[in-house]
Amino acid sequence: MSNTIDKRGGIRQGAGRKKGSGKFGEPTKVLRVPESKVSEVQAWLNLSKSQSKAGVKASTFSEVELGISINKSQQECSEFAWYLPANDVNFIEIPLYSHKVVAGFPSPADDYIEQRLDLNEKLIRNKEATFLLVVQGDSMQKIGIKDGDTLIVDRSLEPKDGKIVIAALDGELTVKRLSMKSTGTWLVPENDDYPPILVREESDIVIWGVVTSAISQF
Amino acid sequence: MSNTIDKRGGIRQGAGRKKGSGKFGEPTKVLRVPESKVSEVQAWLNLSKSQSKAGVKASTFSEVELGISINKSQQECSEFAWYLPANDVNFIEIPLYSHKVVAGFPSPADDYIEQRLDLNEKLIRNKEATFLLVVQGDSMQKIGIKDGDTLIVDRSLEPKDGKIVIAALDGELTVKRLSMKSTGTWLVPENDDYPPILVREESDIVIWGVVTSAISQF
DNA sequence: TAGCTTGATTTATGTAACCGTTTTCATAGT
DNA sequence: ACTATGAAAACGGTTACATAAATCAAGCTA
Repeated sequence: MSNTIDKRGGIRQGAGRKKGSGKFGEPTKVLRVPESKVSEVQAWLNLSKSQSKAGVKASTFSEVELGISINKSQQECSEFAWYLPANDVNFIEIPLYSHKVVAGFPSPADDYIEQRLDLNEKLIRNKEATFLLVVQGDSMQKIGIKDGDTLIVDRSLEPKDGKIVIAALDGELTVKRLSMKSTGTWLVPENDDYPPILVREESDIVIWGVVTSAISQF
Repeated sequence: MSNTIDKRGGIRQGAGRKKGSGKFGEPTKVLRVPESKVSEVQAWLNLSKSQSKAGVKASTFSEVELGISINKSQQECSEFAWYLPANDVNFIEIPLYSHKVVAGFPSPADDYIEQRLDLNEKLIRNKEATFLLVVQGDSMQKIGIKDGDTLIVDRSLEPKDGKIVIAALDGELTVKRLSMKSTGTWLVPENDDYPPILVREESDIVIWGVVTSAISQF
Protein backbone atom coordinates (compact mmCIF):
# COMPACT_ATOMS: atom_id res chain seq x y z
CA MET A 1 0.00 0.00 0.00
CA SER A 2 1.24 3.45 -0.76
CA ASN A 3 -0.03 4.50 2.62
CA THR A 4 2.19 2.03 4.38
CA ILE A 5 5.16 3.00 2.31
CA ASP A 6 4.60 6.64 3.00
CA LYS A 7 4.78 6.08 6.71
CA ARG A 8 8.17 4.47 6.33
CA GLY A 9 9.60 7.47 4.54
CA GLY A 10 11.15 10.60 5.87
CA ILE A 11 14.50 11.69 7.17
CA ARG A 12 15.80 9.51 9.92
CA GLN A 13 18.79 10.56 11.96
CA GLY A 14 21.45 7.97 12.49
CA ALA A 15 20.28 5.74 9.69
CA GLY A 16 22.60 4.37 7.07
CA ARG A 17 26.08 3.04 7.33
CA LYS A 18 28.46 4.68 9.68
CA LYS A 19 31.18 6.96 8.50
CA GLY A 20 34.45 5.18 8.16
CA SER A 21 32.76 1.84 7.67
CA GLY A 22 34.32 1.40 4.28
CA LYS A 23 37.22 -0.84 3.58
CA PHE A 24 39.68 1.95 4.10
CA GLY A 25 38.06 3.29 7.21
CA GLU A 26 38.35 6.86 6.08
CA PRO A 27 37.23 9.16 3.30
CA THR A 28 38.75 8.61 -0.09
CA LYS A 29 39.81 10.62 -3.07
CA VAL A 30 39.96 9.74 -6.72
CA LEU A 31 43.40 9.59 -8.26
CA ARG A 32 44.58 8.96 -11.76
CA VAL A 33 47.21 6.26 -11.92
CA PRO A 34 49.11 4.88 -14.90
CA GLU A 35 47.73 1.54 -15.98
CA SER A 36 50.85 -0.43 -15.30
CA LYS A 37 50.90 0.70 -11.71
CA VAL A 38 47.26 0.14 -10.91
CA SER A 39 47.47 -3.33 -9.52
CA GLU A 40 50.56 -2.51 -7.58
CA VAL A 41 48.95 0.49 -5.96
CA GLN A 42 45.86 -1.50 -5.16
CA ALA A 43 47.87 -4.28 -3.65
CA TRP A 44 49.68 -1.84 -1.48
CA LEU A 45 46.48 -0.20 -0.39
CA ASN A 46 45.02 -3.54 0.61
CA LEU A 47 48.14 -4.25 2.52
CA SER A 48 48.22 -1.05 4.47
CA LYS A 49 44.53 -1.39 5.05
CA SER A 50 45.06 -4.58 6.95
CA GLN A 51 48.04 -3.09 8.62
CA SER A 52 46.02 -0.28 10.10
CA LYS A 53 43.39 -2.73 11.20
CA ALA A 54 46.10 -4.52 13.01
CA GLY A 55 47.22 -1.31 14.59
CA VAL A 56 44.94 -1.41 17.53
CA LYS A 57 41.41 -0.23 17.30
CA ALA A 58 39.53 1.89 14.88
CA SER A 59 41.00 4.83 16.63
CA THR A 60 40.00 7.24 13.98
CA PHE A 61 43.28 8.74 13.09
CA SER A 62 46.16 8.58 15.49
CA GLU A 63 48.54 5.97 14.23
CA VAL A 64 50.91 6.41 17.10
CA GLU A 65 49.71 3.24 18.65
CA LEU A 66 51.89 0.75 16.85
CA GLY A 67 52.93 -1.40 19.70
CA ILE A 68 55.12 -4.39 19.16
CA SER A 69 52.28 -6.81 19.26
CA ILE A 70 53.20 -8.68 16.17
CA ASN A 71 51.20 -11.69 17.04
CA LYS A 72 47.93 -9.93 17.38
CA SER A 73 48.16 -8.35 14.02
CA GLN A 74 48.66 -11.61 12.25
CA GLN A 75 45.16 -12.76 12.88
CA GLU A 76 43.32 -9.83 11.51
CA CYS A 77 44.94 -9.29 8.18
CA SER A 78 42.75 -9.44 5.16
CA GLU A 79 45.41 -10.69 2.88
CA PHE A 80 48.82 -10.13 4.32
CA ALA A 81 50.47 -8.08 6.92
CA TRP A 82 53.96 -6.97 6.34
CA TYR A 83 56.94 -5.90 8.31
CA LEU A 84 60.53 -5.17 7.77
CA PRO A 85 63.39 -6.78 9.57
CA ALA A 86 65.05 -4.87 12.32
CA ASN A 87 67.20 -2.14 11.04
CA ASP A 88 70.39 -2.67 12.76
CA VAL A 89 71.39 -6.20 13.38
CA ASN A 90 74.65 -6.29 15.23
CA PHE A 91 77.24 -8.86 14.58
CA ILE A 92 76.99 -11.14 17.50
CA GLU A 93 79.60 -13.60 18.54
CA ILE A 94 78.81 -17.09 17.40
CA PRO A 95 80.60 -19.54 19.62
CA LEU A 96 81.22 -22.85 17.95
CA TYR A 97 81.05 -25.95 20.03
CA SER A 98 81.75 -29.40 18.81
CA HIS A 99 78.68 -31.18 17.67
CA LYS A 100 80.02 -34.40 19.05
CA VAL A 101 79.22 -33.26 22.48
CA VAL A 102 75.65 -33.26 21.42
CA ALA A 103 75.11 -36.66 22.89
CA GLY A 104 75.18 -35.04 26.26
CA PHE A 105 71.61 -35.48 26.87
CA PRO A 106 68.84 -33.35 27.95
CA SER A 107 70.24 -30.02 28.87
CA PRO A 108 71.36 -28.05 25.89
CA ALA A 109 71.40 -24.96 27.99
CA ASP A 110 74.76 -25.81 29.39
CA ASP A 111 78.23 -25.57 28.13
CA TYR A 112 78.46 -28.02 25.35
CA ILE A 113 76.78 -25.90 22.86
CA GLU A 114 77.31 -26.32 19.20
CA GLN A 115 76.86 -22.97 17.86
CA ARG A 116 75.02 -19.83 18.55
CA LEU A 117 73.41 -17.96 15.83
CA ASP A 118 71.44 -14.92 15.15
CA LEU A 119 68.15 -15.67 13.48
CA ASN A 120 68.38 -12.45 11.58
CA GLU A 121 71.63 -13.52 10.07
CA LYS A 122 70.46 -17.00 9.40
CA LEU A 123 67.33 -15.94 7.63
CA ILE A 124 68.07 -12.60 6.08
CA ARG A 125 70.65 -12.19 3.45
CA ASN A 126 69.95 -8.80 1.99
CA LYS A 127 68.66 -6.77 4.84
CA GLU A 128 67.87 -3.72 2.78
CA ALA A 129 65.74 -5.62 0.35
CA THR A 130 63.93 -7.89 2.74
CA PHE A 131 60.52 -7.68 4.29
CA LEU A 132 58.12 -9.97 6.08
CA LEU A 133 54.62 -10.98 5.13
CA VAL A 134 52.00 -12.88 7.03
CA VAL A 135 50.16 -15.32 4.82
CA GLN A 136 46.48 -15.72 4.62
CA GLY A 137 45.04 -18.60 2.71
CA ASP A 138 46.15 -22.10 1.99
CA SER A 139 47.18 -21.92 -1.63
CA MET A 140 50.68 -23.12 -0.78
CA GLN A 141 49.85 -25.75 1.78
CA LYS A 142 51.58 -28.57 -0.06
CA ILE A 143 54.96 -27.11 0.68
CA GLY A 144 54.03 -26.35 4.23
CA ILE A 145 53.09 -22.70 3.95
CA LYS A 146 50.00 -22.32 6.05
CA ASP A 147 47.56 -19.60 6.93
CA GLY A 148 49.19 -17.33 9.47
CA ASP A 149 52.74 -18.22 8.59
CA THR A 150 55.28 -15.47 8.21
CA LEU A 151 57.20 -15.27 4.97
CA ILE A 152 60.59 -13.69 4.54
CA VAL A 153 60.75 -12.02 1.17
CA ASP A 154 63.86 -10.81 -0.57
CA ARG A 155 63.29 -8.27 -3.27
CA SER A 156 66.81 -8.34 -4.52
CA LEU A 157 66.68 -11.93 -5.70
CA GLU A 158 65.86 -12.60 -9.28
CA PRO A 159 62.59 -14.45 -9.73
CA LYS A 160 63.72 -17.64 -11.38
CA ASP A 161 61.90 -20.73 -12.46
CA GLY A 162 60.79 -22.75 -9.46
CA LYS A 163 61.16 -19.97 -6.92
CA ILE A 164 58.37 -19.08 -4.55
CA VAL A 165 57.43 -15.50 -5.27
CA ILE A 166 55.13 -12.78 -4.03
CA ALA A 167 53.12 -11.39 -6.92
CA ALA A 168 50.73 -8.48 -7.08
CA LEU A 169 47.86 -9.70 -9.18
CA ASP A 170 44.77 -7.62 -9.81
CA GLY A 171 45.47 -5.56 -6.75
CA GLU A 172 46.01 -8.51 -4.47
CA LEU A 173 49.20 -10.02 -3.22
CA THR A 174 49.58 -13.74 -3.64
CA VAL A 175 52.23 -16.33 -2.95
CA LYS A 176 52.87 -18.67 -5.83
CA ARG A 177 55.59 -20.75 -7.34
CA LEU A 178 57.05 -19.21 -10.47
CA SER A 179 57.20 -21.61 -13.37
CA MET A 180 58.77 -20.71 -16.68
CA LYS A 181 57.94 -23.32 -19.26
CA SER A 182 57.82 -23.38 -22.99
CA THR A 183 54.10 -22.80 -22.58
CA GLY A 184 54.83 -19.50 -20.93
CA THR A 185 55.27 -18.13 -17.48
CA TRP A 186 52.96 -19.48 -14.80
CA LEU A 187 52.16 -18.74 -11.21
CA VAL A 188 51.49 -22.11 -9.68
CA PRO A 189 49.82 -22.61 -6.31
CA GLU A 190 50.94 -25.57 -4.22
CA ASN A 191 47.41 -26.74 -3.69
CA ASP A 192 45.43 -28.82 -6.13
CA ASP A 193 42.29 -26.90 -5.35
CA TYR A 194 43.68 -23.82 -7.05
CA PRO A 195 44.47 -23.45 -10.73
CA PRO A 196 47.79 -22.25 -12.09
CA ILE A 197 47.72 -18.74 -13.50
CA LEU A 198 49.18 -17.92 -16.86
CA VAL A 199 51.16 -14.72 -16.91
CA ARG A 200 50.52 -13.10 -20.24
CA GLU A 201 52.71 -10.58 -21.88
CA GLU A 202 50.17 -7.88 -21.34
CA SER A 203 49.02 -8.85 -17.89
CA ASP A 204 49.75 -6.48 -15.09
CA ILE A 205 51.32 -8.87 -12.68
CA VAL A 206 54.18 -7.49 -10.67
CA ILE A 207 56.60 -9.71 -8.82
CA TRP A 208 57.41 -8.17 -5.49
CA GLY A 209 60.07 -10.55 -4.38
CA VAL A 210 61.30 -14.06 -3.78
CA VAL A 211 60.33 -15.96 -0.66
CA THR A 212 63.38 -17.25 1.11
CA SER A 213 61.83 -18.64 4.27
CA ALA A 214 58.53 -19.50 5.84
CA ILE A 215 57.98 -19.42 9.56
CA SER A 216 55.19 -21.17 11.41
CA GLN A 217 54.53 -20.31 14.99
CA PHE A 218 52.70 -22.69 17.24
CA MET B 1 35.47 35.48 -40.96
CA SER B 2 33.35 32.41 -40.57
CA ASN B 3 34.52 31.31 -43.96
CA THR B 4 38.11 31.23 -42.87
CA ILE B 5 37.30 29.32 -39.73
CA ASP B 6 35.27 26.73 -41.59
CA LYS B 7 38.14 25.86 -43.86
CA ARG B 8 40.35 25.15 -40.89
CA GLY B 9 37.93 22.63 -39.40
CA GLY B 10 37.41 18.94 -40.00
CA ILE B 11 39.21 15.79 -39.03
CA ARG B 12 42.92 15.96 -39.42
CA GLN B 13 45.01 12.84 -39.12
CA GLY B 14 48.02 13.11 -36.91
CA ALA B 15 46.86 16.23 -35.20
CA GLY B 16 46.87 16.63 -31.47
CA ARG B 17 49.36 15.51 -28.89
CA LYS B 18 50.92 12.15 -29.23
CA LYS B 19 49.81 9.22 -27.15
CA GLY B 20 52.03 8.67 -24.22
CA SER B 21 53.12 12.26 -24.13
CA GLY B 22 51.70 12.73 -20.67
CA LYS B 23 53.71 12.77 -17.52
CA PHE B 24 53.27 9.04 -17.00
CA GLY B 25 54.00 8.09 -20.57
CA GLU B 26 51.08 5.71 -20.74
CA PRO B 27 47.31 5.57 -20.39
CA THR B 28 45.89 6.06 -16.95
CA LYS B 29 43.01 4.85 -14.85
CA VAL B 30 41.19 6.51 -11.99
CA LEU B 31 41.53 4.91 -8.61
CA ARG B 32 39.99 5.72 -5.28
CA VAL B 33 42.57 6.12 -2.56
CA PRO B 34 42.09 6.87 1.13
CA GLU B 35 42.91 10.45 1.92
CA SER B 36 45.79 9.71 4.20
CA LYS B 37 47.52 7.75 1.47
CA VAL B 38 46.99 10.16 -1.37
CA SER B 39 50.20 12.07 -1.01
CA GLU B 40 52.12 8.90 -0.50
CA VAL B 41 50.83 7.35 -3.66
CA GLN B 42 51.38 10.52 -5.61
CA ALA B 43 54.90 10.80 -4.35
CA TRP B 44 55.63 7.28 -5.41
CA LEU B 45 54.11 7.80 -8.81
CA ASN B 46 56.26 10.83 -9.38
CA LEU B 47 59.27 8.93 -8.16
CA SER B 48 58.89 5.96 -10.42
CA LYS B 49 58.11 8.27 -13.27
CA SER B 50 61.41 10.02 -12.98
CA GLN B 51 63.21 6.77 -12.43
CA SER B 52 61.93 5.17 -15.57
CA LYS B 53 62.77 8.28 -17.48
CA ALA B 54 66.28 8.06 -16.13
CA GLY B 55 66.41 4.52 -17.40
CA VAL B 56 67.64 3.04 -14.18
CA LYS B 57 67.07 -0.65 -14.47
CA ALA B 58 66.95 -2.72 -11.38
CA SER B 59 70.04 -4.76 -11.67
CA THR B 60 69.12 -8.31 -11.10
CA PHE B 61 71.37 -8.97 -8.20
CA SER B 62 73.88 -6.83 -6.50
CA GLU B 63 74.82 -8.83 -3.52
CA VAL B 64 77.83 -10.23 -1.87
CA GLU B 65 77.31 -13.60 -0.37
CA LEU B 66 77.55 -13.55 3.35
CA GLY B 67 80.26 -15.78 4.56
CA ILE B 68 78.77 -17.51 7.52
CA SER B 69 77.10 -20.45 5.94
CA ILE B 70 75.05 -21.93 8.66
CA ASN B 71 73.63 -24.46 6.30
CA LYS B 72 76.72 -26.60 6.04
CA SER B 73 76.74 -27.61 9.60
CA GLN B 74 73.17 -28.71 9.42
CA GLN B 75 73.97 -31.64 7.24
CA GLU B 76 76.41 -33.30 9.47
CA CYS B 77 74.21 -34.23 12.34
CA SER B 78 72.81 -37.67 12.50
CA GLU B 79 69.33 -36.94 13.57
CA PHE B 80 69.13 -33.31 14.22
CA ALA B 81 71.48 -30.49 14.12
CA TRP B 82 71.10 -27.98 16.83
CA TYR B 83 72.08 -24.52 17.67
CA LEU B 84 71.46 -22.00 20.31
CA PRO B 85 70.25 -18.57 19.59
CA ALA B 86 72.79 -15.86 19.61
CA ASN B 87 73.88 -15.11 23.07
CA ASP B 88 73.52 -11.49 23.28
CA VAL B 89 70.59 -10.23 21.39
CA ASN B 90 70.48 -6.57 22.03
CA PHE B 91 67.32 -4.70 22.09
CA ILE B 92 67.35 -3.10 18.74
CA GLU B 93 65.52 0.04 18.06
CA ILE B 94 62.40 -0.43 16.05
CA PRO B 95 62.10 2.76 14.11
CA LEU B 96 58.65 3.88 13.20
CA TYR B 97 58.90 5.96 10.14
CA SER B 98 56.59 8.80 9.55
CA HIS B 99 54.51 8.37 6.50
CA LYS B 100 55.66 11.77 5.45
CA VAL B 101 59.09 10.46 4.74
CA VAL B 102 57.60 8.62 1.82
CA ALA B 103 60.08 7.56 -0.77
CA GLY B 104 59.66 4.26 -2.40
CA PHE B 105 56.29 2.87 -2.53
CA PRO B 106 55.99 -0.83 -2.90
CA SER B 107 59.63 -1.11 -2.20
CA PRO B 108 59.72 -1.80 1.47
CA ALA B 109 63.41 -1.33 1.39
CA ASP B 110 62.88 2.35 1.61
CA ASP B 111 61.97 4.75 4.26
CA TYR B 112 58.30 4.95 4.69
CA ILE B 113 58.22 1.82 6.66
CA GLU B 114 55.71 1.21 9.32
CA GLN B 115 57.55 -1.12 11.52
CA ARG B 116 60.70 -3.10 11.72
CA LEU B 117 61.18 -6.15 13.75
CA ASP B 118 63.90 -8.30 15.02
CA LEU B 119 63.39 -11.92 14.16
CA ASN B 120 65.07 -12.90 17.38
CA GLU B 121 62.55 -10.99 19.35
CA LYS B 122 59.69 -12.21 17.29
CA LEU B 123 60.60 -15.84 17.55
CA ILE B 124 62.43 -16.23 20.81
CA ARG B 125 60.75 -15.55 24.06
CA ASN B 126 63.08 -17.05 26.61
CA LYS B 127 66.50 -16.64 25.21
CA GLU B 128 68.25 -18.65 27.87
CA ALA B 129 66.03 -21.64 27.42
CA THR B 130 65.82 -21.72 23.67
CA PHE B 131 67.68 -23.74 21.11
CA LEU B 132 67.35 -24.65 17.48
CA LEU B 133 67.03 -28.01 15.84
CA VAL B 134 67.10 -29.09 12.25
CA VAL B 135 64.50 -31.70 11.48
CA GLN B 136 65.16 -34.94 9.77
CA GLY B 137 62.27 -36.99 8.61
CA ASP B 138 58.71 -36.30 7.67
CA SER B 139 56.81 -37.45 10.71
CA MET B 140 55.23 -34.05 11.14
CA GLN B 141 54.52 -33.22 7.55
CA LYS B 142 50.81 -32.69 8.06
CA ILE B 143 51.42 -29.52 9.99
CA GLY B 144 54.02 -28.35 7.57
CA ILE B 145 57.18 -29.42 9.34
CA LYS B 146 59.39 -30.85 6.65
CA ASP B 147 62.74 -32.51 6.44
CA GLY B 148 65.42 -29.86 6.74
CA ASP B 149 63.26 -27.35 8.56
CA THR B 150 64.64 -25.57 11.57
CA LEU B 151 62.69 -25.76 14.79
CA ILE B 152 62.84 -23.25 17.58
CA VAL B 153 62.49 -25.02 20.87
CA ASP B 154 61.76 -23.44 24.21
CA ARG B 155 62.72 -25.53 27.20
CA SER B 156 61.06 -23.23 29.67
CA LEU B 157 57.55 -23.87 28.43
CA GLU B 158 55.48 -26.51 30.05
CA PRO B 159 54.68 -29.42 27.76
CA LYS B 160 50.91 -29.31 27.64
CA ASP B 161 48.37 -31.33 25.77
CA GLY B 162 48.44 -30.50 22.09
CA LYS B 163 51.85 -28.87 22.06
CA ILE B 164 54.55 -29.89 19.64
CA VAL B 165 57.45 -31.18 21.67
CA ILE B 166 60.94 -32.51 21.25
CA ALA B 167 61.25 -35.82 23.00
CA ALA B 168 64.29 -37.94 23.62
CA LEU B 169 63.17 -41.46 23.03
CA ASP B 170 65.57 -44.35 23.27
CA GLY B 171 68.46 -42.04 22.70
CA GLU B 172 66.96 -40.39 19.68
CA LEU B 173 65.35 -37.05 19.43
CA THR B 174 61.96 -36.85 17.81
CA VAL B 175 59.37 -34.21 17.17
CA LYS B 176 55.86 -35.17 18.10
CA ARG B 177 52.64 -33.71 19.27
CA LEU B 178 51.97 -34.31 22.94
CA SER B 179 48.56 -35.72 23.64
CA MET B 180 47.29 -36.27 27.15
CA LYS B 181 44.13 -38.33 27.09
CA SER B 182 42.37 -40.52 29.53
CA THR B 183 44.12 -43.39 27.79
CA GLY B 184 47.43 -41.96 28.87
CA THR B 185 50.09 -39.72 27.45
CA TRP B 186 50.89 -40.09 23.79
CA LEU B 187 53.43 -38.78 21.37
CA VAL B 188 51.54 -38.37 18.14
CA PRO B 189 53.22 -37.86 14.78
CA GLU B 190 51.47 -35.65 12.25
CA ASN B 191 51.76 -38.25 9.55
CA ASP B 192 49.42 -41.16 9.09
CA ASP B 193 52.29 -43.42 8.14
CA TYR B 194 53.66 -43.34 11.66
CA PRO B 195 51.99 -44.73 14.77
CA PRO B 196 51.39 -42.78 17.95
CA ILE B 197 53.65 -43.71 20.81
CA LEU B 198 52.33 -44.39 24.27
CA VAL B 199 54.39 -42.86 27.03
CA ARG B 200 54.40 -45.28 29.96
CA GLU B 201 55.16 -44.43 33.52
CA GLU B 202 58.37 -46.31 33.43
CA SER B 203 59.54 -45.33 29.98
CA ASP B 204 62.59 -43.20 29.72
CA ILE B 205 61.20 -40.57 27.50
CA VAL B 206 62.39 -37.11 28.25
CA ILE B 207 60.73 -34.04 26.90
CA TRP B 208 63.37 -31.58 25.91
CA GLY B 209 61.17 -28.69 25.15
CA VAL B 210 58.24 -27.22 23.33
CA VAL B 211 58.49 -26.25 19.69
CA THR B 212 57.43 -22.66 19.25
CA SER B 213 58.28 -22.14 15.60
CA ALA B 214 59.26 -24.00 12.48
CA ILE B 215 61.29 -22.41 9.73
CA SER B 216 61.49 -23.59 6.17
CA GLN B 217 64.13 -22.20 3.90
CA PHE B 218 63.73 -22.36 0.17
C1' DT C 1 5.77 -9.56 22.10
C1' DA C 2 10.07 -11.24 19.84
C1' DG C 3 12.04 -11.82 15.90
C1' DC C 4 11.96 -11.46 10.93
C1' DT C 5 10.98 -8.71 6.69
C1' DT C 6 10.86 -4.71 4.05
C1' DG C 7 11.84 -0.42 2.57
C1' DA C 8 14.22 4.01 3.48
C1' DT C 9 18.32 6.27 4.40
C1' DT C 10 23.06 7.09 4.44
C1' DT C 11 27.83 6.18 3.28
C1' DA C 12 31.10 3.82 0.23
C1' DT C 13 33.33 2.89 -4.14
C1' DG C 14 34.19 2.00 -8.91
C1' DT C 15 33.57 4.19 -13.25
C1' DA C 16 31.93 7.40 -16.64
C1' DA C 17 31.79 11.96 -17.87
C1' DC C 18 33.20 16.71 -17.85
C1' DC C 19 36.26 20.40 -18.73
C1' DG C 20 40.20 23.24 -18.70
C1' DT C 21 45.09 22.48 -20.23
C1' DT C 22 48.68 20.99 -23.17
C1' DT C 23 50.58 19.46 -27.40
C1' DT C 24 50.57 19.02 -32.24
C1' DC C 25 49.08 19.80 -36.98
C1' DA C 26 47.22 22.48 -40.91
C1' DT C 27 45.99 26.52 -42.92
C1' DA C 28 46.01 31.62 -43.49
C1' DG C 29 48.28 35.73 -43.46
C1' DT C 30 52.43 38.46 -43.84
C1' DA D 1 59.43 31.02 -45.81
C1' DC D 2 58.07 32.20 -41.41
C1' DT D 3 54.68 33.25 -37.96
C1' DA D 4 50.10 33.40 -36.05
C1' DT D 5 45.87 31.20 -35.32
C1' DG D 6 42.52 27.78 -34.80
C1' DA D 7 41.27 22.79 -34.72
C1' DA D 8 42.16 18.23 -33.10
C1' DA D 9 43.61 14.98 -29.93
C1' DA D 10 45.34 13.45 -25.66
C1' DC D 11 46.08 14.53 -20.64
C1' DG D 12 44.75 14.90 -15.92
C1' DG D 13 42.27 16.73 -12.21
C1' DT D 14 37.69 16.79 -10.66
C1' DT D 15 32.75 16.07 -10.47
C1' DA D 16 28.90 13.23 -10.99
C1' DC D 17 26.48 9.08 -11.03
C1' DA D 18 25.08 4.37 -10.35
C1' DT D 19 25.35 0.51 -7.72
C1' DA D 20 26.55 -1.75 -3.49
C1' DA D 21 26.76 -2.12 1.46
C1' DA D 22 25.36 -0.97 6.07
C1' DT D 23 22.07 0.52 9.23
C1' DC D 24 17.65 1.99 11.19
C1' DA D 25 12.63 2.03 11.84
C1' DA D 26 8.29 0.49 10.87
C1' DG D 27 5.39 -3.36 9.58
C1' DC D 28 4.47 -8.15 9.66
C1' DT D 29 4.27 -12.88 11.37
C1' DA D 30 4.23 -16.45 14.58
